[in-house]
Amino acid sequence: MTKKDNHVQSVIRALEIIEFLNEKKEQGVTQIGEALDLDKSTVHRLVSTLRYKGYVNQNPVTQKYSNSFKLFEMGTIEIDRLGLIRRANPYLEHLASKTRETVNLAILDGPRAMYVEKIESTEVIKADIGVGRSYPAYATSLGKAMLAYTPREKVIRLFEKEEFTKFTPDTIGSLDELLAELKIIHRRGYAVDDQEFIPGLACVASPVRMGSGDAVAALSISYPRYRYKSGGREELSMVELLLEAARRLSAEFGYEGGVND
Amino acid sequence: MTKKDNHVQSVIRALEIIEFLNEKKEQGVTQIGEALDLDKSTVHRLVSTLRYKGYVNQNPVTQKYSNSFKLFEMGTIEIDRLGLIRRANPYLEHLASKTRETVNLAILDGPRAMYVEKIESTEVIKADIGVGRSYPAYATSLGKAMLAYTPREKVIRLFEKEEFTKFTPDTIGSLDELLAELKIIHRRGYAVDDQEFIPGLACVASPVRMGSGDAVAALSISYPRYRYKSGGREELSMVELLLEAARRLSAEFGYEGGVND
DNA sequence: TATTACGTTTCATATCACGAAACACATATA
DNA sequence: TATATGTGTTTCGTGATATGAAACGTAATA
Repeated sequence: MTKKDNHVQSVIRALEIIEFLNEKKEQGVTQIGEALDLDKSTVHRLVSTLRYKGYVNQNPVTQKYSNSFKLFEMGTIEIDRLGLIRRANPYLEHLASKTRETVNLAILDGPRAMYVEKIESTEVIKADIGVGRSYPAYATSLGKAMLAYTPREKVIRLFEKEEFTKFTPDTIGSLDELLAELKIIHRRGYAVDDQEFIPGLACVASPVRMGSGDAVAALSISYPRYRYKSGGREELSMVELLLEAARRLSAEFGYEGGVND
Repeated sequence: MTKKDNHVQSVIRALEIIEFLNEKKEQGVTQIGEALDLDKSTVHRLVSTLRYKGYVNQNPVTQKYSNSFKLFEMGTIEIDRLGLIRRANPYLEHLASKTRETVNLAILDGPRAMYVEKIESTEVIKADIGVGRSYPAYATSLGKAMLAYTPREKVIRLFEKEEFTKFTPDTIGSLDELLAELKIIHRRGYAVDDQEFIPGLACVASPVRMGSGDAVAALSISYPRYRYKSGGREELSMVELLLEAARRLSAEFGYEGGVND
């Protein structure tokens, strides 16, 4: 399109149909065609190919199309690969029962932190971020924890073209600021998000590291800011629990060093 | 291929590459080409299209390709649609804490029961079936519970072409047998799987019903058979809890009738 | 240095995807 | 009841576009 890339037109169109169905739900070929500026017949041919491969279903009464659950099935297989969730679960359970707050597990997906598992707080007022969603790594404690244990050149490459959005007044606003913060996190062993992404929400996070020392994932505890004083005794004791869990889980992934590399 | 279907070749090939990467992990264009019987250059063109759309990543050092987490992201959006997991979670929590056994939530995906959420038992010996996996509905309590509240014609249509695999001696072996069992389940309000799928594993399941009376999902409790006597007092009291949870969750989905339609 | 293996790019060829138009079947409108 | 308008589907002639052999670039190996 923009350049002389030799991409396959029909494949791009097919994927755009899947993406369109993923945000709308049931859509007819005409509607899809209007949205993506394609002829009805072209849409029909592509959609019928997707149905043949099991990616979309056709509602027998409305004749409209929607995505199947194949994406979900394949997506979870992709995440399962490392056995991350399976191995992390005992630690998540432990943190959840000790702190009574929401605990999360995330991985790095390019410049974003993707939440792959959580256990919700039992409190009425609680943090709740959906599994499968991803957010800019620089704005979350999970993301910063992982970036702090990622080679500096890779961090620079990931963010040199990214915009830094100010979600709140305290959101990190530039690459330089991020790199400075990562140094602090690396020395300390955990990252803090004090209302940098969502007003009122605070988190602490620590990396899960593999043999090389780099992060494969991160664990976090998130809670409403008002419940604990920032840097207070209660918060620090949660950090203790978190560091211990992250340390033990890292050992399962072959990391043998200490917190300070 | 087999018929004179007008499916789009390049789209089929692209999807097969995604599926191939989904079961292997990192693969090079040559390997992919050998596996799918395509020329290197064709694979490269398709893979570069998939990368352009964000479905695959290229490892900068090995230059090999792997699937990104976009599938996971899209898959969870698909499942989130009904808000099923969000609404079901409190009931799952409640059942888990009362019974201390593994509790599951599944939906019907064609003729298969797909597990979309679970809470694991705290016992050392426990049932554990992975989220995102699906299994033949006739062989699981969750599947049977949903089928019992699905129009009979639809059940027949789903299974008339399916093979019935005998996973254990007690697995349902034919459509007639299945239809007879569904009648019993419908009258009773819950389904039982007594080692019909995995030797030593027992489950009870009850449907989550919507306004029409049909099932949208099902809840189950699963446990090692040896722990409770089949049909004994303990098992029946778990069934009581299960039925109550399913009844209340069904009410959230607009079902107002009783257990007997 | 030669060799091998890999991902990538090029390019002539014809296959294969394209979309206008016709079709079948609804449901709405006069 | 006849007509119009809306679906999804099928057909088919055209040429844009996906194809794969071969050449290329690069890196690791012998």
